[in-house]
Amino acid sequence: MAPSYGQDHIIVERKRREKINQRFIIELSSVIPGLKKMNKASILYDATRHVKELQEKIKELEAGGRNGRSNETVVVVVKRPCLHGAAAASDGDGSSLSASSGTRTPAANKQLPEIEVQFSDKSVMVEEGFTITAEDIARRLNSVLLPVHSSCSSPDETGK
Amino acid sequence: MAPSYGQDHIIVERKRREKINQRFIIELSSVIPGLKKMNKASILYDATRHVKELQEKIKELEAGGRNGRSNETVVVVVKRPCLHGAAAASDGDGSSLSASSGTRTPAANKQLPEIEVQFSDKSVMVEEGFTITAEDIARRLNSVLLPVHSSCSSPDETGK
DNA sequence: GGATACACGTGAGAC
DNA sequence: TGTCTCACGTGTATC
Repeated sequence: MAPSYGQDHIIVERKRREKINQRFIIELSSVIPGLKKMNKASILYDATRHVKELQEKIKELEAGGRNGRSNETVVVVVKRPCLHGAAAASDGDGSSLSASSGTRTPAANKQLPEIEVQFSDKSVMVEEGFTITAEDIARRLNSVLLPVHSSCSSPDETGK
Repeated sequence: MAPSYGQDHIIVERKRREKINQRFIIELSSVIPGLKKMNKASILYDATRHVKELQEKIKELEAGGRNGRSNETVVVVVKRPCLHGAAAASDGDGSSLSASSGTRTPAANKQLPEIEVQFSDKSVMVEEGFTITAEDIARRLNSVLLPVHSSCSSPDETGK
């Protein structure tokens, strides 16, 4: 009530409103795309909606990246050395299972057999009974550039 | 000014404030985790911050998911030890391109094929003589398992 | 007893 | 025209 205090109170309250509006309109609305209505209620509503959308999207992406592995099977193209000529043909049969959704290797796999690789947990499964543990790969990779040791499945001869 | 109008105005304004507060405290703050300060300014600030975080996280996930898998295909060249004994000789030729920094895998590769991987830019180039930065691979391996694109190199036939 | 945060009623601008 | 939205100053509660 006292004028001196009253003036102060007014100023303080004015600052407070200013701060809220600043964050309201400038900061919050700036991170929300497609905001048409600029009144406070709408901004809050859209902000809430947007946050929910983002959270869902993240869950999807995270789930997709981990669980969705089966969908995104990695295709491994196996180029068999040694068999000149005839071998290639025979090779084809075993590896033909290129079921993976993954991007294909461009040109290379034309005449090459493919091996389907699936990720299970931390290990990579390669076709017939081969398993490569990520650890194993990592261990080798960590040693600077590395030749990666992987098991190559051969139809007849099981690598491991 | 008229009392009748004034009353109405009061009611309307009251409703408006109610709606804003509803969305403010109940809706918006409910989707923001770890919200301690419950005053309006803080809620707005944290909301903005949270949205930014989510957006960044999504970008990371999307980038990782897309580039890591499609664009940045990792090619692994598998050198088959040309089947049994004699093969070794033939193998030599194929692997001769192991120009990459490649340390060879120690003992393991005795009967196992070797894979050489090389990273170029954001993509891994395989085949003969390619080099992979361990960093890149490690990064991917660390981020859960990622689809590795691998191809097996054949000696005579250069994959690419 | 000062500082902080809020709800209220009210006047005014925008469409 | 009324309807909507906002900013303002003020009273009040909580720490």
